[in-house]
Amino acid sequence: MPLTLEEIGKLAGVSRSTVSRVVNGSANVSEVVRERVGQVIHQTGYHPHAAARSLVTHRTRVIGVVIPEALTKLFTDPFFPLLLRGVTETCNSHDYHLMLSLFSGPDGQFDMHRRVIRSGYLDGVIMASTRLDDPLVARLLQDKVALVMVGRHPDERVNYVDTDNLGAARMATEHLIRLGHKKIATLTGPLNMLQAQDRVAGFRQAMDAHRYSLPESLVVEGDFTEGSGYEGMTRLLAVRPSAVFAASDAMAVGALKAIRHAGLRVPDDIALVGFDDVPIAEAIEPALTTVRQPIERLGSMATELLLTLIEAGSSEEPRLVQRIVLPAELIVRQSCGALR
Amino acid sequence: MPLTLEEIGKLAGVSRSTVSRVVNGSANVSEVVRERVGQVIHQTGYHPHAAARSLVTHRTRVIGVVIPEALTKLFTDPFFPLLLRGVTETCNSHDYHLMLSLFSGPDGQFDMHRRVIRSGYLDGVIMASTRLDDPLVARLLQDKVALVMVGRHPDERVNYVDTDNLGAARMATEHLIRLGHKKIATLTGPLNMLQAQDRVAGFRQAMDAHRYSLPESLVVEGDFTEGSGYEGMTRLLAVRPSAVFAASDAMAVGALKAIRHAGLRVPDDIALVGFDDVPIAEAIEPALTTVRQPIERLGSMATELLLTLIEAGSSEEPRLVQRIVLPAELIVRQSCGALR
DNA sequence: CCAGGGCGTGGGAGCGCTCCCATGAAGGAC
DNA sequence: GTCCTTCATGGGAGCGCTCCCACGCCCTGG
Repeated sequence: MPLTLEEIGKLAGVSRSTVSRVVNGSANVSEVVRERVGQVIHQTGYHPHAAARSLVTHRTRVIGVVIPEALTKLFTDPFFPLLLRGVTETCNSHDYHLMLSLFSGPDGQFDMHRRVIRSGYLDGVIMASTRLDDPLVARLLQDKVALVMVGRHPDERVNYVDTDNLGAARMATEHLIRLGHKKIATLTGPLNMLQAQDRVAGFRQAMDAHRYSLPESLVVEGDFTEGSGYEGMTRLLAVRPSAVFAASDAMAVGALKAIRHAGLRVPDDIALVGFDDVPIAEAIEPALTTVRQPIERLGSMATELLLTLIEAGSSEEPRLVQRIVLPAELIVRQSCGALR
Repeated sequence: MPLTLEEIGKLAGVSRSTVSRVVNGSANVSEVVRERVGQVIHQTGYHPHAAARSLVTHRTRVIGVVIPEALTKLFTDPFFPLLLRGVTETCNSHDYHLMLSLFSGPDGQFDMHRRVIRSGYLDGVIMASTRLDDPLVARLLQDKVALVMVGRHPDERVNYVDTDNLGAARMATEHLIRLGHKKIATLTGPLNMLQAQDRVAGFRQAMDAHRYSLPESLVVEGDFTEGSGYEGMTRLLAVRPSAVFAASDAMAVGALKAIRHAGLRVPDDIALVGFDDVPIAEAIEPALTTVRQPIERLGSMATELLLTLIEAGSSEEPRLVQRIVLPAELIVRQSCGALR
């Protein structure tokens, strides 16, 4: 049933080699033959066998997307689907395919490394939601696998694409400053995550730039979850800030609940800004002012970059390391008090 | 750099064939040799080349997940990530890999069919979120590709795994009946979708079983979106039902807004039940009573089924068509008025 | 003592493709 | 007319693996 080059050749009255030339669009095929072979290919619905091809080309036209820790967190916000959408779109248009690897534990990763990378399944890898100390990064780097990360990484050999978390946090904070708030607090993410660090850094930059004093009581660490937002806000209520920048929407929702339970109102008593723009941000009352990341673009740019690396792979070693940082967007709704 | 069987053989002082036997765990290898070869394999980190292997075995150990219409809808609810989680978990434990294909248009599908199926990339395919009339289904069936669908399909040759939408809708409706509601309405999904049909059918069954009269004014068609929920509810307000079963959480949220704008309260004036249990359901006020599908299990069972089909594939033709229907769960919160 | 049957092992063939070189026909320059 | 180039085409080799058969060893039974 599955046809081979040889059979197509027989049908078209030419050799295997000539059919191969037509399939791969190489020059040096007469117009007549090209036409004839093309017809046969079209009629039979022939398509070259991928495995046979990659056995000799050492290319699979498949890239991997690796999400090391498939935690629950990931699955309640639209980050992951949007990222994949960006990746697949670029893959589709470049005739590449996407292999998805999700892991719940570190043991799975080790397997993955052997099974997938070493077995030559993939031409390159995109890693997202990676923890700083993930050992897989080092291993991939060592194996010289084409690699692009989504979210920045300190290793200087790593190509990455990231949102400008710092700039976005500064922008959100400045928005609150511009609204006249004097005492602004922040609920941060877990500070062992680069993202979280960047967001506090942006917050601090804005505060510094406007010569706001920033006692440490106004910076409370959480872990991006609603629960930690509730708790953190409860602690912040002791110092009564007039505005709060939460490093995730989930934390902002938690903060909102804490504020309400204290008998206060958002935005009248305390203004609130979140980060992520998950669907909930728009659904709650008051709708949450927040920061929207260009997630889909992150995915497509990472892919674009990866494909460039792959295609340049055959050239000499010292290829340039690329880092792309995309701006985020402030979505102004009710919770900051700017509207109305 | 990448090692071959031959090289491992040389290092271990045996032939290519023997190494292959060790790798594939076949019998008829002496304990001594097995041990020695195993050591070499472990030390070198050797892994067989996937393409070479599948060139001869005609197996890739890769399955495809195809989502034909990567619409925005899909990306605002956690269906898709949860499904993938179920699929990958099963894939991981069976040493299979997952190739993901998302399409935004029908033209992409045609490509996909040729590029992916015919080129022998995949051993089998899982399709989800498929429209009834999707031409890809017919084509896959015709090509005798191992296929499992998530969500039922009328074609009698199709293996599928589905949630018991009918039973779940009946359960949700009966919950409202048990709470003493006499005039219960429903906001349906688009009736050209099987899911939506099943949910109305369940609603009708419950109403019939309790000999409730059901004038057509109590059944309003929507399209699963919040907007259509708002509109539909606005129309329903004319007949003033005491409870509403919405076929999606998004529609329930829309209905909630419409009810509020009419100056009425949930659940006091009108009780509300949704479907899906998206994160928003829990975040809104009052928290939404809704139906939770076993999405992750759907994914893992579909995969399990697919792998069975693949592994049985070599046997004779008339393989049994399998259909698995999993029950859903009613999550009781505030919006139905049962609590408190 | 030798025939016969395991069992462990080695090596040829071939999967479907690409790459490279050989071949032959056509064409241009002298 | 001859020689050399150019270009279209064919076919061998080999990618790394699995499958199959052949080979030699040892053990058993008559």
